[in-house]
Amino acid sequence: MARKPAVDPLLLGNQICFAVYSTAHAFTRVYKPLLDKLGLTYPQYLVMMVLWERDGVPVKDIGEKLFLDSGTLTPLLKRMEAAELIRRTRSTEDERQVLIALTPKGQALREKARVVPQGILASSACSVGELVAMKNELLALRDKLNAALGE
Amino acid sequence: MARKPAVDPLLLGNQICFAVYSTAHAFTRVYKPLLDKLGLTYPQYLVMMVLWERDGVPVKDIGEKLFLDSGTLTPLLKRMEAAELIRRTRSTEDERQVLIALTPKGQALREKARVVPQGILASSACSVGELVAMKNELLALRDKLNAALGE
DNA sequence: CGCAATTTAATTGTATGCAATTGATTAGGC
DNA sequence: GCCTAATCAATTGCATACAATTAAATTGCG
Repeated sequence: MARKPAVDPLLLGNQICFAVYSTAHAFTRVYKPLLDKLGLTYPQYLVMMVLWERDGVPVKDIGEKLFLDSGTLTPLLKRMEAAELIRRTRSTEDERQVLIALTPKGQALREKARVVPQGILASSACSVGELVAMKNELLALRDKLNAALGE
Repeated sequence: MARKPAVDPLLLGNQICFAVYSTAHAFTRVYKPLLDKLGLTYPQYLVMMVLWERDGVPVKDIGEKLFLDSGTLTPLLKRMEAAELIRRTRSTEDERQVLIALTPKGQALREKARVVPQGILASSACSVGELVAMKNELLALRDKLNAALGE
């Protein structure tokens, strides 16, 4: 009885992680020309989406939503403040917190950003249904990976 | 007739790219303790996998397989050379190329690396079949995104 | 109340990533 | 064969990421 040859798990082409990793980079490259028009990097765009959804939140909340820590966010937010997209102010209620709020310029950028998702969808050459299904599978995987970290 | 409310494409939770992006980071965190034992970072582990599959390749080939350019690879490979995992030598046939070859230490590391994929599989809490299916969908998406860049 | 433990940002140091440029080498057209 | 164009790695500059530490503020427990 011939057995199927075992697939070498150390081959690059067999690794789910590399598939995720290289797809993330491909997305970054596709986003770049679209975000250049807005003057944003991709992580900055993520911060803007958090703020467009809910304005005036502490750094910690942004970090939890994006899975980033203050070591990444502090300098990133300072650059966004220098670009006059956001304001950083110490909370008066809890002076440990720094609240991030959109400037009028930051709010206005939302309108210019509306075309971005369409551009991405076009480049993906996928149906919305396929993308939604893949997105949900990925989020489930991500949450299982993060859950495994806490053990 | 009530219409289904349009899903806002600017919401973080609706974006396939953020799902990919945050899953990539989750993988990095899961890999970290496993790769620390090998003295590798995740990108360095990717380079090792390329070399374990085919030794003595030019920097360009590694870059094409990993979608990384010399700006990333040159310093990364220098660190790996300092760690005595690889050697960097100018090709005599084409002196523009630098060939990357494993040292005995780099070759030996492959044995220690065999346990890594199992650890990842365990943390993913998924079946191999699910992961393979997701991997193939991601690679197809990645290739379509990269194809869209060339237009 | 008093003080130790916790929380929150900021800081420091190391390692990617990538755009743009440079320098050396090779290939190709005529 | 010559000279321009293309190729390849290295370099420079900027922007993430993250571990580890620090500093300030708050919580909570006795």
